[in-house]
Amino acid sequence: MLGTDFFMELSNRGIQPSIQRAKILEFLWKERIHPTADDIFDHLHHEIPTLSRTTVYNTVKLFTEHNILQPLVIEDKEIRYDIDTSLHGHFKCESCGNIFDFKADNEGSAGIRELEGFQIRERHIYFKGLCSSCSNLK
Amino acid sequence: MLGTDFFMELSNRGIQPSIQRAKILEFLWKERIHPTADDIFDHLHHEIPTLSRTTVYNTVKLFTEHNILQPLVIEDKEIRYDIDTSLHGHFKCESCGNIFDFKADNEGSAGIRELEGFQIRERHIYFKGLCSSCSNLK
DNA sequence: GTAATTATTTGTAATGATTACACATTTGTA
DNA sequence: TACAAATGTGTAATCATTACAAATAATTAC
Repeated sequence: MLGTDFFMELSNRGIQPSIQRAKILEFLWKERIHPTADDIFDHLHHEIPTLSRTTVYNTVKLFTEHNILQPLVIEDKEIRYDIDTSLHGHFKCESCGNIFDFKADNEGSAGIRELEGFQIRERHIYFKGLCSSCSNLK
Repeated sequence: MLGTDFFMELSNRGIQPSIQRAKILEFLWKERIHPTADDIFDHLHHEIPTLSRTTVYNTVKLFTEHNILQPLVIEDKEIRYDIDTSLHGHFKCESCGNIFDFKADNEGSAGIRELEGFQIRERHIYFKGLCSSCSNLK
């Protein structure tokens, strides 16, 4: 997905393109900040003054169904969206609120005795604490 | 914490005991079902007809501050509470909704290059999918 | 190319778990 | 027993998300 043809990219993924969808995809792709639906709205409604919050919610739902996005539930009352759908961990800094990705050695399902016979569909790993910048400020 | 003296147990943990607090602790201790605040309320308001939802919310907050409970954020719109505050994983079955504990080999903070200099305060691991019972029903 | 059909977007209203708050009740203490 | 502090209660507010119906845009059939 290089360049700026997010329209094309949507088509390729079997999604009917629209300006709203392309802009939302572009934002997610370029700024990899695990935004909430509201973050997306706040950022784009200058560019698309008619944009509706509902459209953002509809779109992230659509993208999630097409596996373009992975919803992150770390805090109650905010769903964040990660355009990297691969398995990795997330660290949320309790001070600055930023989210950092980290490689999670996926021990996988194998070896977990309690989950024998279970079908695992999603794996989530998240840590909380202070990022290094915020640690140093203390 | 054996027997039924949850009053005593609260005192030992530096919490002023009350009937409400003792009953909530008892419920959490005996039924290890990772309930929501509402689950706790639903179960106890027969026994304590005057029980208020707010009391349940206040109490789980208090218990959390005293490290008696660990809040689990797995789905948006529901905070569940686990009386086992040790590090372990949670599996939520998407069919029956039950939550299962599993041992999570804590690779710990060590070895995660991206988190060097970070202060990790909480680790959460949760999976979703179908438990073995629900898998077999298909 | 135009009309008809379908998909997408929009704005407002509803939802529902959690929190705020003010008042009532209970408990501990002098 | 009386007073002060802590705890519990019920109602109202909050706020992210969802439901829904009307408006707009895009696609298809002719």
